[in-house]
Amino acid sequence: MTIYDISKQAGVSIATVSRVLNGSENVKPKTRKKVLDIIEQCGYTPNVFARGLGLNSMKTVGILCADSSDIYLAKAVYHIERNLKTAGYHSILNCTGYDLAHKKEGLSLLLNQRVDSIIMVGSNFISENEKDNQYIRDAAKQVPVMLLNGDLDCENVFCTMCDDYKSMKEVTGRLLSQKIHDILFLYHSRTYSSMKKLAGYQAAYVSMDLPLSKDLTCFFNGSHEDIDGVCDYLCNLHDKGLRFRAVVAADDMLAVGAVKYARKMNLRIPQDIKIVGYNNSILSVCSEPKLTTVDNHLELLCSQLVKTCICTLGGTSQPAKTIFSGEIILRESANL
Amino acid sequence: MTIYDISKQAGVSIATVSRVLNGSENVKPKTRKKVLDIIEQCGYTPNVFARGLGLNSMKTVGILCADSSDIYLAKAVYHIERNLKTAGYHSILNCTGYDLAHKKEGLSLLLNQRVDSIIMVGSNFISENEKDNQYIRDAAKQVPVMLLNGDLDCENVFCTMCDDYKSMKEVTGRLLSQKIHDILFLYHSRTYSSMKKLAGYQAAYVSMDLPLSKDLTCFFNGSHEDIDGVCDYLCNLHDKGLRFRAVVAADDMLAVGAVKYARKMNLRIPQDIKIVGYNNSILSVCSEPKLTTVDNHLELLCSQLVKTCICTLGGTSQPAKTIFSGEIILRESANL
DNA sequence: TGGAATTATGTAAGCGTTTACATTTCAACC
DNA sequence: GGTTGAAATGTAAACGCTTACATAATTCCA
Repeated sequence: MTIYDISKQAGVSIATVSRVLNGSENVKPKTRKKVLDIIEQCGYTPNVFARGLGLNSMKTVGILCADSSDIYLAKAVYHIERNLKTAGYHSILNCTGYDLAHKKEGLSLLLNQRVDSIIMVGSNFISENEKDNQYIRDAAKQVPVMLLNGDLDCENVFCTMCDDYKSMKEVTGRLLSQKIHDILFLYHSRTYSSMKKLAGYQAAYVSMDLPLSKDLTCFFNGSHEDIDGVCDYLCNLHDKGLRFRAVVAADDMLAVGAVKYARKMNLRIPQDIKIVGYNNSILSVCSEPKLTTVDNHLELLCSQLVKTCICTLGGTSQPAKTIFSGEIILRESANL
Repeated sequence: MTIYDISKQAGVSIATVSRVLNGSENVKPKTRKKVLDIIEQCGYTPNVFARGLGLNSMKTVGILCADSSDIYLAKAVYHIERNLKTAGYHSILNCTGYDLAHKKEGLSLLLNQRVDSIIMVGSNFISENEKDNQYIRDAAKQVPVMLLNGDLDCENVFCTMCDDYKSMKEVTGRLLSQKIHDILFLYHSRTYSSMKKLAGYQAAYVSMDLPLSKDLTCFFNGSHEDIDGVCDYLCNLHDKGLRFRAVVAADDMLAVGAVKYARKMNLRIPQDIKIVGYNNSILSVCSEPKLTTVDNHLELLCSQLVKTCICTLGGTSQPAKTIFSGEIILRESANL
């Protein structure tokens, strides 16, 4: 069943059928109706491959994501896909894992698939090491690239992010104001986003003229789901003599690890130790006590990102960066 | 840059280039090398649209998922995508939500996209009401359909699932053996999988000749993330006089809700109340106490499902059903 | 060394659209 | 009724591959 069959049955040329299919203006209403009826009646659907070949596009966007099973990234992918679908685009998902080689590989698979645009979900796609961002710049020469929670100055790269620096500075500042000066900053990966959080944490100290201790900036080197590992890690630090009365974590999983640590050490939360998570994921309400955390309005970010993507594809020029503010969600693990 | 450019530069015909590209046997090694060198040198990549048009396939599989932000489904999507990629296939993701109309719509979008196969992730795609499964049967007339945790007898539909009936019967049976006869079964959606779990729960009572109370089969009607809602729901049941010394839940989120309920009611876990989750998600270790739960080897299921998919596409006949057994993970919320 | 069998390569016809350009139709006006 | 310009429709050439079939080159053996 092709456009020829339809054209024959409707007694018109294939061009007219094509015009009807593509909603061209210059078709007599009567003709349009006739064609549409036949199409309906035959259950004809255009061949997307042929259309892709003709238009050099299949209205498809590539979603690159290190690990779509991560709670936060999964939510992002979900919202992005839904927004793209609403705009009439398909989503090709490619989960790369966290190492550079696989990210490059995933990216080139998507580009070979001739997607109209690339969306990189998660700040882990951009690196502190500028050289390691070259692959993004290269991709941007072919298609517009959207970064969720990443920042890169480059033609044809569009960034949508939340101001993690600001949120973390605010959280840390509030704790400092409560005369809690020994705040442990717990992070997990050296992503753009983590680094911004760290910078915010440090800025809070600096702006209050308080000394920063390097020992309190702690990097957990383990899986994204290893709550027990985080707990052990903190116990270990404790054993080595490190003391702290608050933990600000780069994500909720780390914060839950801290909660487990506190329970193990018989510390009362929040009296003896305050714990703040990040992302306002389901973990923050699963936790006991529930986590005070930061919500960065992921759904909003995603809808903005897709809007930018679609407008760019439509030829409307878009701002290179859109920055949203997070919101502190007060729960039981810290009274800020 | 097309196959013509390459053929010209290599001094061969486009057919030969095509053969090299597709790994055909009948190419002289010397010729192959020459072509490959030129391709490499030019950085040529074949146009997938044209290839798709020629082959009527773009090596793409459609993944249909109600909600890929759900912890469990997200993991499934992740593993499926990775396995598909390894097999050389692309994944188009389509998140439909839970109502039938949107599922049908998502499915037809994927079919119009001419995917080679459809994978339905999650038992929510099949319904108790046989009529509502017709759309799957229709799809199966076009492409092979893979069901993860769903069961449907139909030509060209392949099911990969875990034996939830068995696992739930085992869990319930162990509790009954401990003389705990007032076990609340808590579920969340009337999916195939939930119904199997319920059947297993009931079977355990029956096989031990114990009376079943209808009141103890409880349906929570709320969002997939609403832990507090579950807690309230159970408190409400308690207020209405319902008593139970154990909860077996259809997923970990529900179980965490039960944990919250227990804490609110000052019930000790597991002394006063035993709680069993399902899925062995991160929630089960985030919870305090950690959940005893059922692991159904999702990664294995997914890899098997994709294997079945790829083999089917490759023309090798495959078993219509593959059933795995779950594993009970003992943690703190119940000593089984 | 000739010729059959085998292997390698080339030619050209699809695949099903879109769209520039050509042609026809038609309403409006003189 | 003839002219004109706009609107509607048609024709045919891309788009860049794959592949059946035709042809050329090579191998093998009598």
